[in-house]
Amino acid sequence: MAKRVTLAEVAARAGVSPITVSRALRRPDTVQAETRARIDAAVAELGYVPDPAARALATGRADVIGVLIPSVTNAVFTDVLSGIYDGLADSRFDVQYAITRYDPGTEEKLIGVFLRQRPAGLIISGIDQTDAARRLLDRATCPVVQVMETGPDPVDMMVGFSHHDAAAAATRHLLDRGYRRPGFLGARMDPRTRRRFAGFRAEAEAHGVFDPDRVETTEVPSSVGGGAKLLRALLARHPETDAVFCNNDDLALGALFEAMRMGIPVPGQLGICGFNDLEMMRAAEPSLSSVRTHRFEMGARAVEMIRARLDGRDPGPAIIDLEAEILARRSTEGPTGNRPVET
Amino acid sequence: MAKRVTLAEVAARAGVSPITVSRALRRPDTVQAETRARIDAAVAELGYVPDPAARALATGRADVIGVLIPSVTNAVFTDVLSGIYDGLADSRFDVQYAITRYDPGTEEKLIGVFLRQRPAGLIISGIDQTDAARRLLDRATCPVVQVMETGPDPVDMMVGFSHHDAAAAATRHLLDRGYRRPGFLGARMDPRTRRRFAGFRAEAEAHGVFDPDRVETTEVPSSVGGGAKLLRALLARHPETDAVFCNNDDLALGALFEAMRMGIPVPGQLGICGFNDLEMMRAAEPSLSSVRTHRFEMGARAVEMIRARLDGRDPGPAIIDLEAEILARRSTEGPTGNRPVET
DNA sequence: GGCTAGAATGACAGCGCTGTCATTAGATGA
DNA sequence: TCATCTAATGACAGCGCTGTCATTCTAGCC
Repeated sequence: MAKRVTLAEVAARAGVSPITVSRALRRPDTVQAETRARIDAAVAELGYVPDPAARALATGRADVIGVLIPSVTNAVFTDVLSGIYDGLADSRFDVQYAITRYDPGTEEKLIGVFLRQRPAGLIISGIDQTDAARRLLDRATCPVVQVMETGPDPVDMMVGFSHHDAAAAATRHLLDRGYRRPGFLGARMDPRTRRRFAGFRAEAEAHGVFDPDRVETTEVPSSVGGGAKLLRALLARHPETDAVFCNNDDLALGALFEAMRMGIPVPGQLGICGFNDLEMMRAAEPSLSSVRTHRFEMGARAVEMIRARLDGRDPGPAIIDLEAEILARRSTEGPTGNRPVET
Repeated sequence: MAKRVTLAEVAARAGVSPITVSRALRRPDTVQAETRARIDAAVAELGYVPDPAARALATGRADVIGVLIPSVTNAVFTDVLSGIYDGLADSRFDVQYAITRYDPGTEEKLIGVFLRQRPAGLIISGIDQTDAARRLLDRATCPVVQVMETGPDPVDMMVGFSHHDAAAAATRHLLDRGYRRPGFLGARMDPRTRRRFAGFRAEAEAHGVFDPDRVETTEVPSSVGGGAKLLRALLARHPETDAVFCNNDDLALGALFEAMRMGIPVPGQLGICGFNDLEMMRAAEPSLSSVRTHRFEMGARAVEMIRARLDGRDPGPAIIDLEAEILARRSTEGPTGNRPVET
């Protein structure tokens, strides 16, 4: 293995003291140009790379942004991660992530672990932390950003959207298009999902078309196959259902396939709307309506807020609502075959 | 923020020296039961958690497994990650991952960065490292596992499969089912993809049915929409094409949707086979054939090999081939409507 | 009872870096 | 020309932990 090159060796080669090398690396403007040039040369020749552990120990903080997400296998979170990663490119920060598996207890534990590493910042998903976790976060000395959702009481900063309102808007869209007997398909009924359901319910009730029995859910994680199953179960009980709002796109895709299998025309006899607007939605046949959430941007903005704060710049408003948008496509054109919608 | 609790404070409270606390934590059997009990109590009361940076500095190594993957937004790699994560649960190791963006230069740089942190182990994707990266890895003192692919010349250990052979097997499956004018759809033509193409080509040539013009590829990353486009382009030139082997499942799904749009019956007029066997393949209508790769298991096995080596146990063979399997579903039932296949 | 082996514990130094001063060299002005 | 100030550099100590060796204590033995 490449033998370790220390600051001291670089210093010896450049004919200066270690501390000057350290400064030249961290605040080049405080070192004379000529000295700096010699140091840079020595660094290059020796292939010096600072030891992050030593640095963390000496400074009492780590150049690490901690990220807590529920799952890596859910495209929703990897898009956020991708935004975070992008926002951190060319910065001195590393990302350190951990998976909570949708378990608040695990999340609480991991928050503790992270905070003791004195991270430069922390990004966590959602607003459903335990009380203990909340207390930990409140006492944190680093910037904390909650992503994916907005709520009334941020720990520190927030970039997200209202799941309730987004679901309500999607439901309104179905009703606008003329559907009158909408159902709800949901999997992994975590708090976020429940708030989406609440949005669906509120909107449907406001229009007098909510039927609690036209709701089909499962605790199992969502999947395309699961969406097919849920639709089949719902239609078995309520064949009159004329539209489904699916808690996410996998379920919607599964519902579409199941409708095909059952010979049910979409959107004529059944409207389908998903949530998240994964890439496939637009490419499907018929193209599937969905709710676009700005996942990549949430990650990027979260990082930007943290960096602004660390640099002493103005991080902007504490709560950023990147409102979700309805993307109306063919799958919700309406029971009577309304005018086509652009995709 | 929870104020930092040091070893010394725990030691003071337990009435022992810091060194004893350190030992009690790392090798409990070397400390008397009674002393250990006092120390454990003090740790619990104070909520002590060791500082990983200090430990890394003092020991000269970090309890970190470095993971290099091309992308987080590709389900293929997140499944591997998931396996890694699982294999590391309840161990003292942390995962530290970095994204290469399919760029060998970036990968090389990141390998350097990782190795200087003296990680406990390193997991990298594929076998296409640069020469410089290869040299770095050869000199590494920690276990190194290449995942996702097997090849003749492992850096250290390997868990993967042959993309060439898997693609050849898929092609053979198409031919077995009676398709005679197979085409190839590919996106992001990285080395892995090229080897799959080579497998397709070799098999098709062996049967005298390879037509270099029935190959439609793009440098753009794959997507469902991209699959639709590729199929459309291919069929525009070669409407006689009776089957497509798609470089991955997204393309296959897109091809299926495009076939629907074009009114082409699948599998009767066009057979479609994907690669990776994402969950949706089985749920599609018609269900889509694919090549199942054991991604989760590759991650888990890689971790297991590293842990075995670190613990002085036998890590088993240096190269593990988790052979891919053809999952024959309805989308490749054959042009004449052969007997149904179980899904 | 005195001696020794081994178990349990502790003292000391240092991992590589940086914060906080102190020091030096050069520039400025009366 | 000399005092004064500023920019550039350096000395020192210490971050929290662990490796190495030294020390203490206990039990076992002749």
